[in-house]
Amino acid sequence: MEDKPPAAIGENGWVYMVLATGPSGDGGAAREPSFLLQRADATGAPAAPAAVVSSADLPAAVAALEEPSLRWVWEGTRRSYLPLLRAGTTVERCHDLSLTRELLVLSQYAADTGYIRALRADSGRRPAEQPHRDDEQDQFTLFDQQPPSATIGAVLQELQDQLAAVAGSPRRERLQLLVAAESAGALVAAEMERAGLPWRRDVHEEILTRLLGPRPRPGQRPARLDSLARELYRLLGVPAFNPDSPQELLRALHRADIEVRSTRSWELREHRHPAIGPLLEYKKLARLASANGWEWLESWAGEGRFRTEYVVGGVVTGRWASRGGGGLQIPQQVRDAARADEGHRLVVADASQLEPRILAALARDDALAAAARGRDLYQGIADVGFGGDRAKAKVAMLGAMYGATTGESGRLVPQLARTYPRALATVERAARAGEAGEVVSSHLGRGCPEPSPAWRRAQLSATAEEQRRADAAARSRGRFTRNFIVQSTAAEWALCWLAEVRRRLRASAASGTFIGELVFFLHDEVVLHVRQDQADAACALVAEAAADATRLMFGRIPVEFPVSIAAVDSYAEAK
DNA sequence: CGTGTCAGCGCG
DNA sequence: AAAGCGCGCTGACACG
Repeated sequence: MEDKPPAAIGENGWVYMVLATGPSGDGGAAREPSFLLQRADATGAPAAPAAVVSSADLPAAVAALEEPSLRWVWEGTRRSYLPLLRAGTTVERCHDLSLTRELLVLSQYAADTGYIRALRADSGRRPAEQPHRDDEQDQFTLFDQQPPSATIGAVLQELQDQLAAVAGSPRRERLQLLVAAESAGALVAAEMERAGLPWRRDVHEEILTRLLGPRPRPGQRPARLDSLARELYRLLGVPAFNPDSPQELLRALHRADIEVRSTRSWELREHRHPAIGPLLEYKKLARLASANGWEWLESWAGEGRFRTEYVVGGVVTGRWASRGGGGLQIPQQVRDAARADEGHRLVVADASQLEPRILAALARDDALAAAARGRDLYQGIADVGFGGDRAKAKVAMLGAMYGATTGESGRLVPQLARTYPRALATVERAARAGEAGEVVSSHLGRGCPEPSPAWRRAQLSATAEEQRRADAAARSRGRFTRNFIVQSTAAEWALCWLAEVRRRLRASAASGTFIGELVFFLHDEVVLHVRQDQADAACALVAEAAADATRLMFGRIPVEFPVSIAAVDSYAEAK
């Protein structure tokens, strides 16, 4: 069944080059740190004497050793690779020890080795997260990212242990691909952080001024918000209050006989009162001013590029998180400020309805695959079972993947189950497993976390009230695991896509045609900044990479994963 | 004074 | 139209 061609980013036969901190570390010495470069074979066994290189010489040494069949091995990609990038050195592939460790500790596909058992025993005792160090360090200390005690021997040993845990896996191909894709993603993340999303300060400022008025003095409310606030006082018939305070706002609404339980926009929208319109506008604009206003612009995008730190594997499902600037939450309101440079274009591509297509592939649901054959999966579903009502079909599908139980969404799910029993059975099975305290897995073997000891204890509780709460917690975990199998596999598809886009961009550059670079990634969407005369080539490349991702993940299956691709000047023009 | 939590809302 | 998954960030607010 799995007659896949060799997995381009997950295949065998690599040699490794370990980059570790050198022997200088005697603790706080003022000496320039040095580094060890140790070649190792496909099992991680050392294959040559280690070379010692100074920090200043490292980028050149890495560039000189780089070759197509080599994976660079380091503890953390961002810390090791960003300084190399700043020096103009890139590498084709790597093996990120830290990311691989996090994958293996939760993966049901990892071989049952001593290393894996020790990791799991340790993760029970380990505090959840090491505190994040703000890096205002210089280049030298940025290189110095290994744990102080990690000798080259220990790093080599862990590499061997990780490779053995993958090689001995009952699903070796899948796990290999997952490990390779995760590390490839880490390279992309560092490169995108360095590149940044092209950002026009003047365009952003024009948007802010148009919507909010001129930039206010620090601590002052923008003019437009100020006038909306005064209008609210008048319409609600209450003296001045702070609309930014949920408590004060709630009290003001109640005094005007608007009986809301919260100040959420969706609840406000259900009421008819002259103040509701201006209040919703106030909330929208206040959000813009605080989250993506002038201060945000100066802090994160002032120099012509928006830069955020991507946290690879930062979400349990394998999605990326971000740190700084709300990197993955750029609102539509300001996306027009993301503009291609002169002589360039942005190529914006997103995978259409990725998650339901992933579900079709996971469940081998031929009926759902058939509905997915067209460009618009939801319309395909609607035409079969929902009288052509696309909105209903979409709500039903999302409800099935999220575990909706009430409302219209919950009501429509059974209708979906009649047409796509295999797909629904797949998410139901994941939900039941989660409720029972079991773990579930993505297609390539990313495991979801175990329930906490407190969760397990609560399931055995005695009193009726405790039992009720435990049942609610069980259902909550069921919704999590139900969604996990879909979201995590979708994240894997996107990671393979991203890695293939990068591989093709590099191959093209190596053969003399520089097309452009990846500059942004958002779960199921990529943005490239490309030379204007290469825009068509870039679009084709992105489409081919999507086909590669599907083949890498699932081999030959009847499910299509179309991507919509546009070459534009402004990010706002796309979709 | 700083730190942690909550409400709310942005993104997928 | 509804409130089901995953995140990060802000201002308000409570607390030490």
